[in-house]
Amino acid sequence: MADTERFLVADDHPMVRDALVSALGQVFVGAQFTMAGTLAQAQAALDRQPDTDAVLLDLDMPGMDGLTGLARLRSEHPTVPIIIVSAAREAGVVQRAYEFGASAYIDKSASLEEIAGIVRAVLDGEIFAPPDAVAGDSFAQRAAQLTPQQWRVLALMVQGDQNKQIAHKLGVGEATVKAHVTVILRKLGVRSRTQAVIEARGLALPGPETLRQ
Amino acid sequence: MADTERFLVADDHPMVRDALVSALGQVFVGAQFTMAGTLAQAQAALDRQPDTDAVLLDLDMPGMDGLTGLARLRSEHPTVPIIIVSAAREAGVVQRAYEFGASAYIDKSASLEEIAGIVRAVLDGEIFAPPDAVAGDSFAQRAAQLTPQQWRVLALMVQGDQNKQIAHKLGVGEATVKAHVTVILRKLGVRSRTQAVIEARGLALPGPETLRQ
DNA sequence: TGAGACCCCCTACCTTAGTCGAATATTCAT
DNA sequence: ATGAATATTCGACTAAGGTAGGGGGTCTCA
Repeated sequence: MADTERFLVADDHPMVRDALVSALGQVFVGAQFTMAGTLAQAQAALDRQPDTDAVLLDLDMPGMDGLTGLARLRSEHPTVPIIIVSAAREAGVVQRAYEFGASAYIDKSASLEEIAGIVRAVLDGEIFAPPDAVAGDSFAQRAAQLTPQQWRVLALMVQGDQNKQIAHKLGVGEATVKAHVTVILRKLGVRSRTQAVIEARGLALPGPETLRQ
Repeated sequence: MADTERFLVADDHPMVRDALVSALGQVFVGAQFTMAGTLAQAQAALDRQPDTDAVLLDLDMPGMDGLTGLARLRSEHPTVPIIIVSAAREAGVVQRAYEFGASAYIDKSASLEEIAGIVRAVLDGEIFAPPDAVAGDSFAQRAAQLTPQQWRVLALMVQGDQNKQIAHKLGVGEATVKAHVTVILRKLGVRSRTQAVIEARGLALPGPETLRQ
């Protein structure tokens, strides 16, 4: 199977799809490409051709629901390497993508040469477990250490309530709320209420950015 | 001004950027193109060439924070038409983009011919105010009253910076930042920094849920 | 019965956030 | 150019956020 590679390119943007195909076509001469614009199409394509060599998968595709789609593809076709192509630069997303079994992660801002190189490496079996990746300190992990009461406080913080209002709603003193907030900030590894709220809301919505500094 | 159009193409993906430029280059022969990969670069380019005919702006670019970046560009260069090029399909985003002064909205899945046609229409002044059925006091409407400096402050607030850091980054005193924050809170109709950040981030991520447990 | 974890409450103190009034630039229409 | 309106800036003051340390109550597990 030297020069008959079979790729599945799953991305809902025709521009991106064509660019990826043309880039890979120059490196992998004679390769076969299948297109998919939705998760359903990608699944159907894999069902038809289970011997696909690699999938280039966009995370922001209809039906994906973030990383959920990746997990579903993996569970039904565990042997096919999946290469994530995404615009998200967020470290958490990358890490979780690996946790869900992605073989590589390509930023959309990468050059076409880089992309081809990564794909080649995956086909050669070079990239599997990323160097560090696993078991880092994700926000979700840190947040799991909160006690029930601290979760309630955080939930109200996220709604924009201030300590006095939180104290009233929970039926405790404001000093108590402050104590909880202090612990929450420490457990989350942030330095202000605003940062805690930003990260907590980012948990629900796998949005574009996070940034610390 | 027949054949000397000046475009600013702001997108962090080289692939998309090149595709846009080559598409427009065939229709607008002899046009000048400036590239930008970040919001800061786009702003610098507009500062250098305020007579740019149109900006093609990607919403998912570093430093944009969703629609925040659009609002900042508009507030500093109100006369330059901005054409949004985005992958987001949500209707809410499109509408708010218009509320913030975008001249047109192009989905990335549009064909290159469509794109060129829309750009042509904008240059001809055909597309300006979309059926500006603004009505109710949306957050976007309130936010549009912010001055350029206030936008800069808000953008840093949204990243979790505190007043001291904002002051340093903008090269002003902390007291000044506090004064700006006060005005921002009043214009936005909120009572605390946290609430302002929550609403401003809702601009970027129009997600439905909030995950409570 | 003790050790440990969670929760609640408090005082005292420091840091950050936010308000008010006012002075100095900048913009803009006339 | 000139006066009005607004932006930007700042210092001083008040309010809220956050920390350190202590005390006490409940529950669980060994």
